[in-house]
Amino acid sequence: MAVSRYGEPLELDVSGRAVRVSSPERVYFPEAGVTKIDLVRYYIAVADGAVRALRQRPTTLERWPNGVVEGAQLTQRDGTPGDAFYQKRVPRNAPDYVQTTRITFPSGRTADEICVTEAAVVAWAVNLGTITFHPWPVRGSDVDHPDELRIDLDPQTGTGFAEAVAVAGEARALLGELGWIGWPKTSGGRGLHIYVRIEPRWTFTQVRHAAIAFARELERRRPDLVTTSWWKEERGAKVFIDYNQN
DNA sequence: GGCCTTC
DNA sequence: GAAGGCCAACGCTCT
DNA sequence: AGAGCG
Ligand SMILES: [Mn+2]
Ligand SMILES: [Mn+2]
Repeated sequence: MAVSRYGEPLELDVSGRAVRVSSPERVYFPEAGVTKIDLVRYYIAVADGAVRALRQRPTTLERWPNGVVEGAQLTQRDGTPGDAFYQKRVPRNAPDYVQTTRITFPSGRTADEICVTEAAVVAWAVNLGTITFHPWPVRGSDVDHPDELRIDLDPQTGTGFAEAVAVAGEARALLGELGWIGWPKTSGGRGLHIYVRIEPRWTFTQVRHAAIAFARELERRRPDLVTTSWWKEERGAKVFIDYNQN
């Protein structure tokens, strides 16, 4: 009876790829009454945008295969087991349309990471319980040189989307002074990302340094609105610019 | 969630 | 067929 | 090195 409780597996046609969905009736978001198949169909509905954000980027999966239910938590950094986890390496036996890219970490370790190329890859990952995709700021063709500088605006307690938008306005002014173009998108429940397309010409370290400088300048201009303090305790009710995202 | 082993 | 075990991330920052 | 953070 283990299978029928969550429904029999389905097979969806996603742009010509057959994608299996197990436990389609399993409730992933109890409060909203959203099931796993609902989530898969949602991601297929927004696949154009999702694939545009992920295309050819090595991508870490954030998987919640038991759903985002009361009490569920991510596996802790210290190894305390949880219900959810990040996954960098492509699982064995992934379908042949799932491309991978070999990443070398600063430590020298390597990983074959999922490289999203089409909607079916998104649907396949969601079937694994993926709720959130975390793309690297690089493309598979050059994994050592970011093609994107990211300005990550994280509203802290006491602030929200409106404050993030206000900081984005400040960022826009500074971007304009530099002759750069920023592309905003929502991120998480109330945050924003601003992506700046760059030539894949600089190292991670160089891009991070640019992002830090940018963030510190915004903090200098609007200390009432912006913080770049790494320590939560020192941030206050401001928008944290997380330069470490780069 | 998927795979493997064991009962 | 059912049930249980195991696996599924990484690095940077600051003191 | 160890704790704190994404
Ligand atoms: Mn963020
Ligand atoms: Mn962040």
